[in-house]
Amino acid sequence: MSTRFWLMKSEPEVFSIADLATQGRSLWDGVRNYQARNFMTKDMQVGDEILFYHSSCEVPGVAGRARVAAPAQPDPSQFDKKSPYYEPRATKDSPVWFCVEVEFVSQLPKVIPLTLIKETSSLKDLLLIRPGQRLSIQPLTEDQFKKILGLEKTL
DNA sequence: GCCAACGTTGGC
DNA sequence: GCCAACGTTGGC
Repeated sequence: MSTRFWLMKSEPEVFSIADLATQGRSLWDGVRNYQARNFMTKDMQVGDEILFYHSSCEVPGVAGRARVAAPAQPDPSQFDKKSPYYEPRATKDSPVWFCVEVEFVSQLPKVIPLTLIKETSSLKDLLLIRPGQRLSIQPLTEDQFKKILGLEKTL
């Protein structure tokens, strides 16, 4: 089975790589976009490599690494009426939203900033840096995954 | 806080 | 099924 590569965005004020380091594992709940959901339910496999991206913060960029720890399961937050992620259409028999579980791999000593990724010509095809690209889960090629992590030594 | 880009909703 | 209005994302 070939291991594959993803970039997953999170606002660090909501859930950061440090939070994942503390918890060890976490459900990647709250995804409410069909394309992102379909990546989790159809394409992700246990063991896939993840770049953990911090968005909407002082230094947006790749903050660490994680790995898919468990396949997609119904997102519990859709059943919680008090949650901002509550989904009235969802029932236990027919859930609408799903989430994989991820496990902590490492926290980078310094965030690899989006600005640096944008300056790297060999990464110009990266989905992340396409204007208006808001998808919170994006597939990466192995080459892109390695190139982004390789930027760490230039910081 | 602004705003462009994008996704979703809902009237028709 | 169209499309205008609205809400969200996320960099700056």
